[in-house]
Amino acid sequence: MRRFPRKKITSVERAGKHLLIKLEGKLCLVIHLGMSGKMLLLPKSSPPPKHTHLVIHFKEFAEKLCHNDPRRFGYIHAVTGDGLRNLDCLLKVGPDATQLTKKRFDRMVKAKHRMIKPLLLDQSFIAGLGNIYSDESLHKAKIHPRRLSHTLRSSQLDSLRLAIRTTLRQAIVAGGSSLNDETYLNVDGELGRFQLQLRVYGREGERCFHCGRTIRKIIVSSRSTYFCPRCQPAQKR
DNA sequence: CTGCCCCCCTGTCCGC
DNA sequence: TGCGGACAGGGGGGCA
Repeated sequence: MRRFPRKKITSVERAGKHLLIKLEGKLCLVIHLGMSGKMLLLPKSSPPPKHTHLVIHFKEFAEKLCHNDPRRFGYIHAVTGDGLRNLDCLLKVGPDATQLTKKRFDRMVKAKHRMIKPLLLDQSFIAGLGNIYSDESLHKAKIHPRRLSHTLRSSQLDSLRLAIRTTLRQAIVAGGSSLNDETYLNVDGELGRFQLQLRVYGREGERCFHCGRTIRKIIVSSRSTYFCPRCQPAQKR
């Protein structure tokens, strides 16, 4: 990793699942946390934890910011000048999941002939949704994860769009989802609380809070997928 | 275009 | 107590 000494951070932004730390002089760090990545503020004096790949030192704070990622599925790009606008991983970022308009979402989804869950996970289609929040959104909207996108009615698409927005908003308020292995921690090293509100994700064999039916787990496009067979029935054919 | 399979990597958990 | 296998919040690539 190159060194960018004595640069002031001018802004911190987000593009889908990418974190953008912009520095003076058209420098930018583009960070993706992958599955196990964390950004942790730690005391200057403490040794960086195992699997720390980048440390940002601050002149005026008592902490340093450590990027930690045991599985190394994440990455960091350091770009200069026009590099940011040409960065391949950013060019592929679709419209943000929290900013979807009814008109556009309808048009986008109906134009595809794909199962809805993998479509929601496709970051070039919609940016920001991962496995947990896709399942939660589909349950909230009462849509089966294998439902084909072009067969969804407009009313269902509106339910889904709002379910996505609500799910993400609630998850953010709750500080994110820290599952059993506590891989997710916020920048202060604290656990999230949204795992306590999950309605389907990770609840195989437990009862649906809405109808009481047993939550099932299936594999959809090689991702674990949780849903309620009664609330989210498969499409009749 | 879409789905399916494999890969990347480390840590944890479960059954034997 | 050890050991092998399955699995995990993501994403990319090859192939049918």
